[in-house]
Amino acid sequence: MSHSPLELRHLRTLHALRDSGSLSRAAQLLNLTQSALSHQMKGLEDHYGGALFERKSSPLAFTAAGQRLLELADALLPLVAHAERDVARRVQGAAGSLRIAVECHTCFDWLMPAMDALRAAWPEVELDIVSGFHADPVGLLHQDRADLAIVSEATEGENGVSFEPLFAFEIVAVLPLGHALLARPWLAAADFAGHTLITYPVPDDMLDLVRRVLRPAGIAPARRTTELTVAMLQLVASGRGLAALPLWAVKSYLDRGYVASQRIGEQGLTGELFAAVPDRLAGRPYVAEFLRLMRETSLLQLSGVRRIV
Amino acid sequence: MSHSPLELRHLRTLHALRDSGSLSRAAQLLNLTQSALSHQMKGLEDHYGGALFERKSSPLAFTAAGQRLLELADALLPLVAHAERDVARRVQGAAGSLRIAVECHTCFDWLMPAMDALRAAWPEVELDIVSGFHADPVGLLHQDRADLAIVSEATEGENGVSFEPLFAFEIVAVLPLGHALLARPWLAAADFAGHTLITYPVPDDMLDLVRRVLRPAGIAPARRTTELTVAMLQLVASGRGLAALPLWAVKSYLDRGYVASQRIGEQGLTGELFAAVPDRLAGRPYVAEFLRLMRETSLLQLSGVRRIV
DNA sequence: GGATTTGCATGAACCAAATTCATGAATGGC
DNA sequence: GCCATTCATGAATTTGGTTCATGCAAATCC
Repeated sequence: MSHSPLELRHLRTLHALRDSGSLSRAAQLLNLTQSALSHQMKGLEDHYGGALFERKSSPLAFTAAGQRLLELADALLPLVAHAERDVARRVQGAAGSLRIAVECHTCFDWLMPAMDALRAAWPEVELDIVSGFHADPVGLLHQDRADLAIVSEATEGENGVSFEPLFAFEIVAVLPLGHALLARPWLAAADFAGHTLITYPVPDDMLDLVRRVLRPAGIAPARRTTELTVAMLQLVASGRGLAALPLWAVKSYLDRGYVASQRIGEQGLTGELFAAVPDRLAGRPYVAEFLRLMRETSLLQLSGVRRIV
Repeated sequence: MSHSPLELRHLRTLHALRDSGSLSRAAQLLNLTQSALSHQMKGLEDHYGGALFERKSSPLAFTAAGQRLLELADALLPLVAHAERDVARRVQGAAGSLRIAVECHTCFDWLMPAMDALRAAWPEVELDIVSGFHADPVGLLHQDRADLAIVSEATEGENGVSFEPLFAFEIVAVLPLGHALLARPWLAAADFAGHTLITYPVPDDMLDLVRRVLRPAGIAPARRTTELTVAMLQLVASGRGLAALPLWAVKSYLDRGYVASQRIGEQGLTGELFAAVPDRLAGRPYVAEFLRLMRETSLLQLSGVRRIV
């Protein structure tokens, strides 16, 4: 097998492994496959000639050797993060700035914690949200009016912009309790006909339900818009219409029995989010760190969120 | 270019870079090519978007950013070394042992310092030299009577043993001052005919001069053997014959004008040393560390020693 | 008690990164 | 000027890390 010496990569994996308690979840944190981590850890284990953790328990338990390496990770990774900050400061003189363009209303739920975490780690990076919603967030990157855009589709081949996968999640239909459609195993496009669809006030292109389900089926239900998620749910609960929202955004309302949810399509409707980054910024340490933080906070804090495959 | 994040490999390179003062010497310390290090550092530099050191000066000077990374290396590498020791101890329970078989008399000059350094870093590893000289040191590995053998030829394809290159050096002919052969630009095999050859008391196979120069030419000069290098040089100085020794082993005597030296063959005769390691031990941290130490002490302390290409 | 789901391992295929190879340009000594 | 040394560079190559496609084992569900 591989006889590679210890690298920081291994320590980052061990760290994620403890945070998440399982190989597959750790893989999502690191934006790798479970297989990759299995191989990687096996490589490290037969580099040292012994096991680093027990896989038979959940959350998995580290051996003495594994714990020692975790100690090392705990000691090293903060030093590395700190040094990278210092290096960046010395190389580029002044602080960098990171203007973020967001097209998705619900994103603030996880974006704010991620931004807070970045502020803590990189105080000198000036963080901003480009105010207002824009039809073409990627365009803002080209005009140098933003440095990073959160988008729901990776339009590959864009000239100077690359798309970094953030996470995937299920979009569910939200219905009032006891609604007739809840009897179905799942909802087809046709089931939305005749109901009012409650959405955020954004172009159709930005609504996954419209773009990927209703429009292909030629269905255009009545619409009603509002800015706030709570307001949407209130309208649904009072029987004024249906909504389609990320599962994690409505999870707490579902648990409290305020509204009900239903799968869209036989396999469910999966939404995805990407960060669009101009090449001039790609790989900048604080940008890489922010990508990591966005993945981490969303995967750890939102329910039913998974890695984009 | 490559946008790989910082890894320990980079820190090890920076460390070697400071120790040696130049890319090419650092490459030898790490057993890599100069080109590899040039690419590696370029990669790191455009990861951070700025230079890490000035290449125009000797020894090369680090920029502020480079110095900060060196600080990081200084903080991290000892922690890593220490942790690896602990892990090895926890994994294999008791201490490891390292029994070294040596076929070359002069090797003790650099082997002892390397062993001392390993003892300092891995106190619990039991270090031994397998006493006496053996016709087939690699055989000792198979019989599990030794864990590592220093040999002058890498006989690839050996079943369970791999050969790690240590270093290369020039073997020169040693002659009394004012000897007639010193007038030649270099010595051919025929020039040894009619002279007594003074060697260590070992089989012909282990003498590079015999194996690679004299025997192919069908020349078998008279022989006289002795155990000690000084004794050999004394015999040479007093006109009893010629010897062939590593340049670094006789360098101090040459500098003091005690004997003279002459190149063997038009291109000189290059000797090489390898460490033969059984697969069961390959990659063990303390073995890897010992390989590193042997390369380091020899390259830094012996003159005219270079990496095996 | 099947049946389904979840988590990990494994080997092959694939792909990217790291290294080497071959070479050229620049520098410093003699 | 010429030789030796050092580093950079681009292409070829090797290495090894990741993914893909599976299988298996253990837990969870009707």
